[in-house]
Amino acid sequence: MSISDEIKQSSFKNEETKAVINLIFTGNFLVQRQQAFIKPFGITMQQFNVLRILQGQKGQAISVLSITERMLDKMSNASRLVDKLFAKKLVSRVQCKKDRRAVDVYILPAGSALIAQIEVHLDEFGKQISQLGEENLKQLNELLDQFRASIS
Amino acid sequence: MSISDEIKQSSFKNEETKAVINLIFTGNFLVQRQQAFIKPFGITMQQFNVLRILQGQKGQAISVLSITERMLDKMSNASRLVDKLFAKKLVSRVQCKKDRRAVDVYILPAGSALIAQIEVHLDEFGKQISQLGEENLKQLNELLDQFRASIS
DNA sequence: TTGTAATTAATGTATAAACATTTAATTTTG
DNA sequence: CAAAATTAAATGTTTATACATTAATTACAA
Repeated sequence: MSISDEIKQSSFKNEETKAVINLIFTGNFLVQRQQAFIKPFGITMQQFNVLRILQGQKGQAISVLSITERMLDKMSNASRLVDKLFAKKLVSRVQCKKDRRAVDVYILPAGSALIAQIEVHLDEFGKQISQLGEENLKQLNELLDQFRASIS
Repeated sequence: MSISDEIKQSSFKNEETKAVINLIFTGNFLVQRQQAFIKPFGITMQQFNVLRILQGQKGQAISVLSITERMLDKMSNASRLVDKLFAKKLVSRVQCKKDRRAVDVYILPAGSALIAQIEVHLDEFGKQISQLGEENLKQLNELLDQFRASIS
């Protein structure tokens, strides 16, 4: 389904406007799909992303600020997200010894287990996308990077 | 800046995962940029989108449900968004005579004026993107449509 | 027709986001 | 060194979002 049909808009002012709308729409679409996958596991998309970031640290600690830098949505509050994960006993949190302002966050085994469980499901999701073909995907990734570069 | 650098993630599991993350990140990026543009005018991104939809009707009425169908984020509550725009006297709202369940929404001159004002600014935004070139943008739009199609 | 289902919009409500402010610790500067 | 500036995280608060439910109207089927 083309973006025109998706939002029932027959024409766009120009190709740039169409691309902007198409990108926002596709991003929303993906967020919603992933949320539907993740929700049954009792965490939100954002919490899952934080968990993934921690998982990527392979046991090493990472500060709340570093988490923010790695997040897809920089505006959301990493401190509160960590708080939610802490309440669910998926991460642990200790004051950093080198810099007592900072807080070291670790993923707990329960968190790793949850990630693993969710990623099996997300892989199914990924397999659908791979129908698009490696070359197309690479091209898409390149265009997206160029696209942002043309703006920043 | 590549997506790897943006979120400080050196490698991705595969090209599909990278594309998904890149798309969500780019969508967020655009929403935030546009929000920064629009906010000084006293409305939110979502409210602006509803106004644009109404503007696209060229004076004709449109129901709340039809607005929802045309929105980028179907999950948000068109009824409440219309309410906000109504409070700002940018739209008017009357019960539909043919179907008294439905509500006809129109854009008011003040709403059209606001849209026009904002779009001048957004055009500047578009011009930056157009550096990417017509062909690249078309290719991007096509890939996005194919991408969603591979999932739905 | 008449009761049942479906549709349209509004509302209720719990949670999350956005953004500013605060608190504590560290760094810099005079 | 002490005061000012900066940084890291947490918190306060207003508004928005997600989702369920409700209320009113219309469509449909027995």
